[in-house]
Amino acid sequence: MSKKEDILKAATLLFATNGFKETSMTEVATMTNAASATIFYHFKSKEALFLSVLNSVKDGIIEEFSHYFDEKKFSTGLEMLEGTVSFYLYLAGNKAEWFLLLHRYYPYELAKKNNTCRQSLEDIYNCFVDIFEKALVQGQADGSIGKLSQRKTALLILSTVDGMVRFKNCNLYDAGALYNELIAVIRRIAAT
Amino acid sequence: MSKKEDILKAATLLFATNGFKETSMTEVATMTNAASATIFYHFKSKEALFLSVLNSVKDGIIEEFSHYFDEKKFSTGLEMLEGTVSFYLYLAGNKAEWFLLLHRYYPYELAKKNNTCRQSLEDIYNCFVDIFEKALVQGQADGSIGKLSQRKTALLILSTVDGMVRFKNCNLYDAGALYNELIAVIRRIAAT
DNA sequence: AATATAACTGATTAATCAGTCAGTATAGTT
DNA sequence: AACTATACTGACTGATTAATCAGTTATATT
Repeated sequence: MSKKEDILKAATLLFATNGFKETSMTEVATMTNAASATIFYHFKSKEALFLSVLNSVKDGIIEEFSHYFDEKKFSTGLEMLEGTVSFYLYLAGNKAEWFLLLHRYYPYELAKKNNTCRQSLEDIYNCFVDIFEKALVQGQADGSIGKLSQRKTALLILSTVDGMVRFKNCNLYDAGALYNELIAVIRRIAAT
Repeated sequence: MSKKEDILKAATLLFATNGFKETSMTEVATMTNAASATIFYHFKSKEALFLSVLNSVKDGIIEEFSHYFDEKKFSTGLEMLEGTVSFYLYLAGNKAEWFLLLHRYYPYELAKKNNTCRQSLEDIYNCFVDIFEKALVQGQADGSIGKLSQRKTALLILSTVDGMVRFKNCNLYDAGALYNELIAVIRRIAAT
């Protein structure tokens, strides 16, 4: 792995676990056994480093979901919906840094004044909502899911699942302990 | 209003809109027409100021919900559930600073090492979950809500509503535009 | 009016941090 | 070997920041 990739990885972890302002370029440098000037050689500013981090997280998320749906095939829309929820929770555990980063406020603040940031965030959330929506559309077509507003319900399901992950990341409640009830709620929402 | 209250109010707004690290004591001082040393006279440190802010937010939230349920009476648990959801959304708009503060990561980070902080957050979230739970219990008793795990479903409903508010605060999606679908989803979850 | 307590402030300090720059090491090409 | 481009670094700077403290002003109390 190149030094630049090293820096990106370390920065992802530090921005996710400590926050943007709370992470110093010196910390990133120390973690990668580099001089702090090296970071500025590869990334023109701290903000630019953050944008690269967010972009790589975006790529990672899209790739992970893409792989999952390449391998897995579902016979009904409801099955796909439940599978997506499960995979979302799995990913939130397996790639905790990504979701920690997305559950901080900084990215959304930066998005207000930076279009690259805005675009990365939109790509990420569209990826999520699109998949939930697709499951709902398929489910309505095959009769496994009842009549409801597809896009908006997709958003609400994302809101529920993501809210649970946030609760877990904030040490408020354990997402795992709620898994069965979450699936039960999803089935009630999808009920015909 | 006393200067100390002035400072608390200004700090609430600044911590909520800009974050803890991103807010300087000088800013708080400027906003309240005081010298920065005055802030340190009333609050022994920046962290102590934050703890006071969080505690006052806790008091505010508990008082607001207490008032609402004093005035409003519900004939069924389902009505109470819908009323609570509506009031939560109303409050998130009317006291946006409170929810912005709670949607930042800093409070939960501080809670890891500070028990006062932990306690305030627990009080706030217990207040939310308790009310949703009470509505579910009542609804099951009066037959307006189906059989489900009360505490865990209460948590999931909070997760959905709070997730929506967070999406709005992050400028991702508009909570208002989802109101009708949210109520529809709540009814599906509560269905007998 | 005298005294005491609380509220407030200007000036300062020590530390931290993003970013710069002049220069060195490394690797690839001819 | 000479040349070039890329990768990397140590030393520095200017700005910002939380916190301190000695001292001043305002408010009550006697």
